[in-house]
Amino acid sequence: MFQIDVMSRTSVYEQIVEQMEKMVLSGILPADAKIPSVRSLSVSLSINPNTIQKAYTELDRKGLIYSVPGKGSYISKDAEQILIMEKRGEIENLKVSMRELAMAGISEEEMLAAVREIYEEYRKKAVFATGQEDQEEKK
Amino acid sequence: MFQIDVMSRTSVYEQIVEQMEKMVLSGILPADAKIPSVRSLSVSLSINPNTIQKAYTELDRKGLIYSVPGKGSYISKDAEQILIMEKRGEIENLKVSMRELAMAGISEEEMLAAVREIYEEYRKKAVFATGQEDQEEKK
Amino acid sequence: MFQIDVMSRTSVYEQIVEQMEKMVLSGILPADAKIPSVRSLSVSLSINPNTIQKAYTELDRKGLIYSVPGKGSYISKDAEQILIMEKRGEIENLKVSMRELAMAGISEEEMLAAVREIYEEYRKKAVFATGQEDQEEKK
Amino acid sequence: MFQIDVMSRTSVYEQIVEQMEKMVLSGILPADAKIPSVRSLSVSLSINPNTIQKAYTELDRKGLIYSVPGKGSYISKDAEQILIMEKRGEIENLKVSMRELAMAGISEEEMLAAVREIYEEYRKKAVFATGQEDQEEKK
DNA sequence: GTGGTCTAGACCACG
DNA sequence: GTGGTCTAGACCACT
Repeated sequence: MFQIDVMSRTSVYEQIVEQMEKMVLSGILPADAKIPSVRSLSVSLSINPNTIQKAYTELDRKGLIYSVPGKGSYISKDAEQILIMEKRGEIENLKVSMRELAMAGISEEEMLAAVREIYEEYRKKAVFATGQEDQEEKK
Repeated sequence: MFQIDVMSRTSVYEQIVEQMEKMVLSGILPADAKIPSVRSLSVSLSINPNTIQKAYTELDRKGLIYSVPGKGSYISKDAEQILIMEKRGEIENLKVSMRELAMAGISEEEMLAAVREIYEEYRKKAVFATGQEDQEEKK
Repeated sequence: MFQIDVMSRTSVYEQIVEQMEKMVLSGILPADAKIPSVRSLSVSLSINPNTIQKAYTELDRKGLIYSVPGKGSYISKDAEQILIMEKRGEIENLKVSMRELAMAGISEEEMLAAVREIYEEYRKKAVFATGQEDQEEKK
Repeated sequence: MFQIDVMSRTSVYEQIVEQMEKMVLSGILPADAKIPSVRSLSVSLSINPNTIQKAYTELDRKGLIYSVPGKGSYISKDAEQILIMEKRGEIENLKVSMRELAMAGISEEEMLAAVREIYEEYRKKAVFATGQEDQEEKK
């Protein structure tokens, strides 16, 4: 479920946070879905429970999950919406990166091609998600 | 010359490296240009000399500057080319970011508009740089 | 009858205790009133019987309810008096909170207005309770 | 400097956070004041460094302090303002407590007297703070 | 020396 | 079993 690289420059707990966020955005983890317990994830990833706890605390703080002591942790109702808002604000970061690449001589055509490639690739994946959207309608 | 933010999450020495790289790419620092000595930069930024030294060591390691003992440090001949190659490799990072934004519902039109905006803005600035280098004509 | 929020930071059994206490103070549950059995409350709130039991044990310990084996649980005679005493002791806690707000620049006028607002609002509600008890006249 | 009660129901790291907040609101810790290092506070309070770290992380997250790795931690510029806003929002919590006390038979006169007592006591303390406000003017 | 992260092992209250 | 907190001890990058 999670792919952790302990040698990465980004810390382990951040990797967990990021991957959980991706699962929410991709629809793998819908609202109120139960996520693995701190202990179970700890053993399955061979990572100390405290590190998992730190990741979950961060996710809770951001309002993406809610943890019920004695019961477990769950995806919050507006987790997806929060992430969408957050990502929308990150367009500015993207622009900063693009400016640097422009300065390094990457042409506009090259950049536009990259964008189109991404969305082409994304549209193909979206076909699989269609079935999930039907599940949404049932609720 | 340098703008250092000690409260930033990126370390001070990395900020120096990044800003030096930007000056090279933007043509402010051409090949063989003399850069400030460790000592003078240390006092003008009120930053520990060890931190400046670490930045210069990193720049040297990447082949962007060379030091002449007793004289000072200078931008190396291939500095610009090295950075261009490095940035070219960073297109992949950009794509990763774009995929995340696509997943968060940012439309292709919005993304393409952002790219065009960057280059429009860049072309205006490039007018000033024309005298220094003909990078713009190569495209 | 009870409103339980599993996402709340206060534990489920504490929420039950608090709401039961409020019902006693507001006169909804007078002395010797029968309260729901552990089992029935468990199913109606879909909460683990152990949790309900814990709440009832706590209420019993404080002398607010008494249980007749084989019959059920009832509000004790001194329940209201016990709670009044307990709340009276909590004035000190309130003062601590008020000191913090004073330190944060909340003016005396603002605070006095809040108090008056509370009692104004309370007097209106008290009209409905008049038939049940003459608590209001005692003041 | 800090008074920690390990037997308290509120966790150690929260006690540190709360007391730090009080010191900011009372003017003991002005903007940019250096606060004790994680390690030094750890030894002076005989509390594990991780616990102190957790408190500092929380304070950083709230924007009350900023931590510079390798240098130390400092009170942020708008720490006081953030706390004032936070406390202002807590008036509602106070009202909830007051409603409970009203329900328990605490009279309006008693409550108003408590408020006046708090502010009387607060005005006396304010005399000492006057000298500190003069220091503010120098900046 | 400083903040930040991680592991290992333990305890608690809660369900 | 669950989440939450704490201790003890360690490593890392940075100043």
